[in-house]
Amino acid sequence: MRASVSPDTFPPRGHEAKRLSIIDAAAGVFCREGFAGANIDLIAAEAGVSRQTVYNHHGDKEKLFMAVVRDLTDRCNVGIFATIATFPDQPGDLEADLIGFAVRLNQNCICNRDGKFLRKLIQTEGERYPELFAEWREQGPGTTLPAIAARFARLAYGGYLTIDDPDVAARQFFGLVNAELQTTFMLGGTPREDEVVRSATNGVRTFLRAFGKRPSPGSVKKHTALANA
Amino acid sequence: MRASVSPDTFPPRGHEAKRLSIIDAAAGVFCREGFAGANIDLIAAEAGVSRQTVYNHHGDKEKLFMAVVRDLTDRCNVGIFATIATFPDQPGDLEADLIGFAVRLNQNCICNRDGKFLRKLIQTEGERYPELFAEWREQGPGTTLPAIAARFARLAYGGYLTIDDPDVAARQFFGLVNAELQTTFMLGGTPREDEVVRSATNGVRTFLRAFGKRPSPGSVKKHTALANA
DNA sequence: GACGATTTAGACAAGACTGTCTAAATTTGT
DNA sequence: ACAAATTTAGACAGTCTTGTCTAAATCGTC
Repeated sequence: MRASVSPDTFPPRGHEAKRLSIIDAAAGVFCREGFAGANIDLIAAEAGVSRQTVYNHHGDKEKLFMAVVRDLTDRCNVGIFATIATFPDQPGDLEADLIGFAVRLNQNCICNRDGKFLRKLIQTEGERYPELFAEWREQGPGTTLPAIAARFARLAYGGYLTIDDPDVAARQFFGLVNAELQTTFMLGGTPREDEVVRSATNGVRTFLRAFGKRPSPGSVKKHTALANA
Repeated sequence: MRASVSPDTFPPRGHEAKRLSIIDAAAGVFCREGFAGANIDLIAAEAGVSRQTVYNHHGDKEKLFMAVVRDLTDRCNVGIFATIATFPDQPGDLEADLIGFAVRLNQNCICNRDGKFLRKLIQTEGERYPELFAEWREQGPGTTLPAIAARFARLAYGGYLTIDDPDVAARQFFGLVNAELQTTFMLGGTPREDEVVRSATNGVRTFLRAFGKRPSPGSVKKHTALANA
């Protein structure tokens, strides 16, 4: 929007840097204290900036909050799609590959600073800003889950998995892979790497017990066996 | 608990009723507005009580908050253990019985008013009151998950399931059964009953594909089969 | 009906916070 | 080095909130 032939003459250099620094500090304070408890003086101090500069950049506590959520959503989406691009489409060792994918997803998008902050802000203030979080819902789960479901469908089509509904399978994949991190997430903590790996390993094993091809290679029998057990 | 013979003359009747009414109103306001944003005048108004009465009963905004969390934790635990008692130890139709159990657990303990409020308060303020929420962690997941794990171990011992680690299985059961409710939970919403039933149905089906005995009926073989698959 | 305890309404002081304003200091591009 | 833009520190009014206090009203029980 700030177009110019010569480089951005208006906000030369430190301008954008300060904007980012304010956003980052605000994210931390909003998460720790909640919207109502967040203190603009504190945000300014943590950003290493005067209070007036905060107002110059974002005008308003509410506008600042919106900017924080939008920034976090964008950053997380970038990370998630970059990670989805590493989904094992033609797996060598399916179990190991899916575990690696799950660990990457958790470490790069969910357990990192941005992911943790965005999750907390959504949980905390989601009901207060319906449109803002409807936007997140569309660009977040509404986009990433179908993308992952498509990858699972591809694995099923390639004969690696037996899946009825790829969308359900994608959601269950997340549920399984994060099953052992729920309590930590609830309390706002960050799981250690070995906890992430263990949860992912157990989750993927169970996932493959449910959806993996049975050892017998030729048998392509469908899942009608347990229908009315 | 409330003895009738020469009833407690101290708080005759309306006293305890007002205490509860305050706790309930405070729970709602704390959830909506967060601790910092919660307004004691508003709590008093929603409780149908004067502000001074709130202070008479609970003394302090922070003490009031603690009382709310403790009350919610107790109530939820009662509900959870009552529901765990309905776990299908000797199932007729294992799939249907587990689905029923999962739906009961969700509707009576997680999606109801108390469960929703407690979850939100833990997410929102958990980091600010470590001891309080350590207490919740012990009495909540720390107690209920082993209890459910024990039930799954019993089903495995009875030959209904093939489970390596009952604790992992219990956590994965939760993850699967709630897999399709995560987004709704994130935003503080309450899923409709049919959504709960669908998520539970899909979750239990996948759970049984992973842990259910293979169709062969008479086989009571122990769980050594898939040990190192 | 009377008595003791509880509740109520309202006033109140003390403190905190937001958002604005101003003038000085600093940075940035030329 | 100069000029324009940006940043800073501090003061400021206005509002809101908490927690206390007091005197009147209400409730429950005998």
